[in-house]
Amino acid sequence: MASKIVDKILEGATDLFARQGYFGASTREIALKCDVAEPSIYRLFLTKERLFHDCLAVVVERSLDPAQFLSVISGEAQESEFPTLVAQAVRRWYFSLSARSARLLMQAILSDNNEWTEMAYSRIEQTIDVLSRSVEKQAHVPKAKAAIAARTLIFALFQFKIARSVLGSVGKERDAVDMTIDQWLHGLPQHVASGNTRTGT
Amino acid sequence: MASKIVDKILEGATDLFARQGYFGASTREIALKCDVAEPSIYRLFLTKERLFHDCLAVVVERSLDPAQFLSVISGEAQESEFPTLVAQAVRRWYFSLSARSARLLMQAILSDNNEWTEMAYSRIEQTIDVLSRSVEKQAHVPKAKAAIAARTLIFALFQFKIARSVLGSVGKERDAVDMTIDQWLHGLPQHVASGNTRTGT
Amino acid sequence: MASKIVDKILEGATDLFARQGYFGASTREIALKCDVAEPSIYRLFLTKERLFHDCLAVVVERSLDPAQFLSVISGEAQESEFPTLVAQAVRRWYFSLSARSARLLMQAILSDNNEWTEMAYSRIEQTIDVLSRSVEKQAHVPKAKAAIAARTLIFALFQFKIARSVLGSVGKERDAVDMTIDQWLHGLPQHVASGNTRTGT
Amino acid sequence: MASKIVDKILEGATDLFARQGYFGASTREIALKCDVAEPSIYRLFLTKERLFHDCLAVVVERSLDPAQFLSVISGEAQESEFPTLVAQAVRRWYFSLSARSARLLMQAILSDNNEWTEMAYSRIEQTIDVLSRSVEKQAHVPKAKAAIAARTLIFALFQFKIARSVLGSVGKERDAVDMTIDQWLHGLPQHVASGNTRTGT
DNA sequence: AATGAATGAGGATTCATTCAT
DNA sequence: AATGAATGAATCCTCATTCAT
Repeated sequence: MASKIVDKILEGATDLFARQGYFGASTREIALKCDVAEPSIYRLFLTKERLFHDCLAVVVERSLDPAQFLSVISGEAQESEFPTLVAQAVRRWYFSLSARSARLLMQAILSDNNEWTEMAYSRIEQTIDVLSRSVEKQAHVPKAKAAIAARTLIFALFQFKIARSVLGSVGKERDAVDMTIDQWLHGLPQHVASGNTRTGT
Repeated sequence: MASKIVDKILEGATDLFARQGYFGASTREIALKCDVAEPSIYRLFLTKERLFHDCLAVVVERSLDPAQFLSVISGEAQESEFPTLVAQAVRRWYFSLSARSARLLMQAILSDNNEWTEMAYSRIEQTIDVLSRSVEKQAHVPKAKAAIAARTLIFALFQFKIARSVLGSVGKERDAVDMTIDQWLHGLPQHVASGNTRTGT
Repeated sequence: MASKIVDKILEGATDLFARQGYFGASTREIALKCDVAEPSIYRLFLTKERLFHDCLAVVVERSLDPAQFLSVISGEAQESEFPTLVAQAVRRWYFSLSARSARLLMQAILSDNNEWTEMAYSRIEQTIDVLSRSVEKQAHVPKAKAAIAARTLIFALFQFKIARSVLGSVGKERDAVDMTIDQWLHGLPQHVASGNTRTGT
Repeated sequence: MASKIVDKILEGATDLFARQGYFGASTREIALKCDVAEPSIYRLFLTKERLFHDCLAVVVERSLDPAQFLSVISGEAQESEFPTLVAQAVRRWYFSLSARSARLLMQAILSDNNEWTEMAYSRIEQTIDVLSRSVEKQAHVPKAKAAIAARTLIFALFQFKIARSVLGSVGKERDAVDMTIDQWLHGLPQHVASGNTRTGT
């Protein structure tokens, strides 16, 4: 029960940090938004910096999970062709990332705080790694090329998510993502056939 | 001569805003870094907001110029094949963007200020547009696919630049970019031959 | 208990505002004088403007009360002749106004802030109104003349209070006021007999 | 010719000081209003304080001139009865005082600066003195009573001017002043007959 | 004589944080 | 466990004033 308030604060703080950045969001504002007294924040998180850290940790933990990505892309749950699996894995990866989380990650990346920058990046890099390895093995692409290809796709989609989060646009996101993946598959050095990669969420 | 101090301030402010964001950089800090008295900033820029705006404007104007991109990609300066031209244009586009500028653009994008977000984005979108149109015409790719492809490349490279700027890493940037472009060309729907696209700057 | 500090601040701020005006008194100075930290002022009053407003409100409420003036002048408490009652009411009105309050009222009147000007004036005008009506009815003076007469007395005494507050003079204030009232009574159009109007406070 | 700019500054500064007080009017604002560079103010007046002083001096010199008051009230220009002369003198005194000047005088009176307070007051007191003496001699009123009576009239009218200047009201000012004077005459201890005191400006 | 450029000191206000209850 | 009260330090910005031309 004690964690009820912790969660409330993490929730509200993440919102504000995501939108306004670390310095743009004041503890007063956070407390107000969370309907909590300011000292409660300090009792539970000790410092504004630690609060940001914890928000970031939660976001990192809950989104972009490389383990799940690996599990999907390696076909653990079903038997499918490589392109289908890749498409599924990437789609999941992408849609597991809320606009808010994307912004917070980007705020962390841009922050002057190395720890935060690395927390955010390493998560993304892990996924790039998994994707890269998978491409290397399943599509018989040389390691270096696979790495480049993986980074291109993941970086493009991440930036795309940010753009959408910031511009507040809606609509054809799903299609755009699918098309991006398809085309990327198509461009893989070994000309992996794309086909219809769509298979449920 | 009068603009000497203006430039000094723009310079220092851009540095700090890029690294620490709008709220993270104080006018006091900026003044100190620029070796200028704080009121001078206000005499010349009236407001911290306008100072940021002006820094952003300078960065936008000096980097990622879509006009130059168009000029290069449309082969105005030389006769070359499409892949070569694209590669050249994209490379120039990419390397015209300093790490600092990339960070400032991203800070603007993440800011809660719509004008700034749009200043930064519209510049990038223009380049995506130019690239998209070129791909459509020169590579005979359907409009929709060309748009997706263009955005993928530009977004991926922009994010890549940010990553490098933030992580402070050096080395193989040039190769990585070239490889990314090559592979992207290779993946264009109509299988545009890639060949060796490297040609000077 | 909570209002202890509020009162302390109102007290000190009124002092400073009265003496130095709204712009002449800095919040820092006020905080120092009140032995309070500056942010406490902002927690309790939100704004320097609101602090002034509240100081003024307290002063207005505590001095120059037209209701009490009416009660005295209409002889509610005792049976006396009109001149005696008037003299008593005016005297009380006058002496209920501390030097400090007079200055604050005048500062408010001179301020460029309409709300403040009107807060201060309306209070005085109400008393003029009450006095005017009383003169009209009890001394059988035409309405227009009564109004003029009432305003003359009240304005003269108000200005007199200011003069004393500003010059820091002491002595014969009581006599001067009594003589002023007597003479004013004597000059009422209908030659109301003055007699000895002195009766207690 | 050199005094052209001096006058321009005195003019504009008086306006601003009158309306906003010494601390409420900034030298920047004054310079702007006067269409002059700020350093010009300092070259010509050395200090903001001295500028205020000079504005006040000009206002004092040009308004409420006790010498002229004396000249009128002693019938130097014409042969008339005492009430008529008094009425004329007081009217002139009153209408020689612009709203702006009244405000500036009051600002000076309220300022924490003794010199200014006295500059403003002494001028008014001189007039009170002249009026008092005249009443004493012409209306055979005891000195003490004459002094009180004189102060009452002058203070009432001064406060009345301030009120009008501050409230921005227009209309029946002339009548109100005439009525005030008439009634005051009527109330003089020795029952000086009032008659029609109106005689030109 | 006149001013644009420049600034140290201070303005109101908000910050992250602690204390007392 | 939870918070209202309180504050030193810092925020952006403006002030009166000076300097260089």
